[in-house]
This record gives sequence, structure tokens and C-alpha cells, in this order.
Amino acid sequence: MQDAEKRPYHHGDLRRTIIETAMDIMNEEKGWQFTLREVSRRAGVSHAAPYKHFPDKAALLNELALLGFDRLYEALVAAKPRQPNVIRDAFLAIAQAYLDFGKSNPALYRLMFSAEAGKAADVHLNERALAAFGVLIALLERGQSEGKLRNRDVRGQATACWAEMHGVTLLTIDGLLLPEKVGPNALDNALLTLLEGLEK
Amino acid sequence: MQDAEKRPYHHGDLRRTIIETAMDIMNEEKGWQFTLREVSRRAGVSHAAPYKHFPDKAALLNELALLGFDRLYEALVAAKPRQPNVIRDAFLAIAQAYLDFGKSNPALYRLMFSAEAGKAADVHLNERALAAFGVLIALLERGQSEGKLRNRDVRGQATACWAEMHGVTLLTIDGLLLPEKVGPNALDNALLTLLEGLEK
DNA sequence: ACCTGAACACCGTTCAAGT
DNA sequence: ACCTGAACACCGTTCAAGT
Repeated sequence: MQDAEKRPYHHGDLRRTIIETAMDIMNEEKGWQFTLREVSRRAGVSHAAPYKHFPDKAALLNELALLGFDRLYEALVAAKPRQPNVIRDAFLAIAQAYLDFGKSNPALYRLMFSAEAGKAADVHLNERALAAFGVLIALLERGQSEGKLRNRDVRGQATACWAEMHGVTLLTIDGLLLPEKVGPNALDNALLTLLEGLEK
Repeated sequence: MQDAEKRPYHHGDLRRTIIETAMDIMNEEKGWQFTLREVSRRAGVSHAAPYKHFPDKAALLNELALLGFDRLYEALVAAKPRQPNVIRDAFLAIAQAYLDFGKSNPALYRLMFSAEAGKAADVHLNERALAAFGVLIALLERGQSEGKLRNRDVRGQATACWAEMHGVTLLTIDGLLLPEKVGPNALDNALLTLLEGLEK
């Protein structure tokens, strides 16, 4: 990712390199509290160079969070239930995809929902985050029209699902859902409990 | 809280003052990224003084998080449902108390579940956090024995409730549950959806 | 147009020295 | 036993100067 010796003075694509390097660091450590100077070091540029591509560190974090919502949305729409026409399978596939995304990108997931990223205007409720919410809405509407799910306010149901998945993902990332504390199948059972609240 | 001029050299109760000052700062700003030097300044001591009471900043954060779990537990057991013998009322009262705690102490709540606090050993799954989880378990067991709730794995149900409340609380704190996006009663409806998954 | 080097104000942490 | 002052290594950010 960083072949600093090959570039004489101008990097060429420093902006992309900064983003990729930051993502790399987040994958290695499990937090997003990396240092801009460390990113610069790895990218083989001076610590002032990033400021030609981002106004400040918050802007970089902002960009990373937006990329995260992109990837989360893609992960959700890519979820392939075994029987797509079975609403329960579709729900569980999406829930699993959501959880897997968080487990695969813990630092990025935390950053996406951190207050730090939220400060910068439209990160949280951007169109990509709402698109992910829309995947949920669409599924629930389909389930209701098929007569499988209770006819309640869809946005309330979607909020319940989102909160549950958000909570489960964070608790898992933070290592709080230890089997010896909450039981071996607590996670699966938790999702089923919510599902039963959705189903008729 | 800080009358620096009254104390000549020795503070007397600096440890407590540091904790209280840190809590004050967290209440003012909505984050826990305060500076140890700022705490010292407010407390009217040198920036080296805190190191006589805490090994490092992480230890102070650790202590604050533990205090947070104490308060959360107390808030949950203090929840007074209108009709305590009605399991649904008891559930909603606890959920409301949990959410209210988070809304009243956003910075502290975030700190309690932050990876930063989690690093320090036993913060997350300490006896107080488990005590709060126990409040949930007890309620669900009562509901099952009364025949009001489905006879499923109690720890799975408790995990579902905890994740839902954790998710709802964080999404609320972060300002993501805007009425114009998720609907006016999405929050209440979300809790009812989960409740229907618990009830027979 | 893009990058560097030195500089500034700030942290967390340490430690000899003060009371 | 508790606190201070100076010191160290580190940040984020700025800016004149280099290519």
C-alpha cells in the first residue's frame, strides 16, 4: 500500500492513499483513534501533506464514515437468503449481513456511529444511511402485504429492527455477549424474539 | 465545585474532586474526550496532581464508567411502573428508565460502552453491569412463570431487550431517530414490537 | 498544483524537588 | 503523604518556502 521510495516529490494519488492507509490502520487496531501523523508516516509523506486534501482530521473521519455507510448498504442488499421468498429467511439474512459487517469492520462501524463523525453535518443521516434503512422498510412492507407480518407502523418496526441490530452489533464488537454470561445461543434467540414480535 | 483559592497546598479530597469535575465537563460537552489538564485546571491543581490518585487517564475513565454502571443499575431498580404487577408496564418502565438515563448522561453512557473503557479489564462486564442485566432476567422469569411471556430461553430474551434498549438509546443520543425520518412514534412502536415478541 | 520543514499551542506522563 | 514545576515525546494545525 505504501511504496514511498518510488515517488520523488509528488505523490500522484495521495488522497486515495490517505483513505486506504487510514482504513488499514483501523483494521489493525480495533479503534479509529489513529493519528494523522501516523497515516502520513505510512504513506511516506510529510505530516502536513494531508492538509492539501482534507481541511482537517474530522473531514477525513467524515469521509471514512461515509464510505462505511456505502459498504454497509452494499452488504445489506447483497445479503442472499436461502429462500428469498420466505420473509423470515430474508430478515435473518439481512440481520446476519449487518452483524457480519460490524464484526468485519469494528473500528469503521464505531466511527460511523460516533459522535465525532456525527458532528460533521450530514454523515449520520446521509442518503446512504437512509438507503440502508430503506432496505429494512421495503422488507417489512413486503411482509405485511404478504400477510406474514403484523400490520403495524412500518417505520416503528424498522426502528425496532435497526436498534436491535445496532445494539447486537455493538455489544458483540465490544465483547459483551459472552456465552458464559448470556448463554450459548443468546444472539440467535434475541433475533428470533424480535422476529416473533414482527410476525403474526 | 472548585474553590481553588481556599486550599493552600494540599487539596484534601482531590480524588473525589477530580471525578466530580470530570463528570461536570462530560455534562457540559456531550463527549467524554476531556483533557486531564483541563480537569486539573478546573480543580485548581497542577496537571501532575491527578497522577497521585490515578495511574493514568484510562484509570480515571475506568472509574467513571464503573460509577455510570452503578447509576444505571440504580435507575433501573428505581423504575416505578404504574401497575407493577402488570408485566407490560414493568417492562416499559424499565425501558423508559434506561432510555432516560442515556438521554440524561449521554457522554457518560457512551464512555461506559466505549472501547476505551472496555480495554481496562473488568469495566464492561463488571458485577454492576451484570446486576442491571439481572434486573431484566428477573422480570422476564416472572413474566414467564405468570404465563404472560413466551417460554423461550430467558437469556436470549434478555439479550434481545438489552440490545434493543442499547440500540434505541444510542440512536437517540446520536440524534438519528428524527421524527421526520422514522415517524413520530417510531420509538414507542419499536418497544411495542419487541414486547409483542416477548408476549404470548 | 502539490509537498516540505519549521513553528505554535496543546496533550499525557514522569520525576526531582518542595510543603 | 500530597502537590508543584520543569521536562520529554507526542499531536493537530499553519504557513512560508521549495519542486
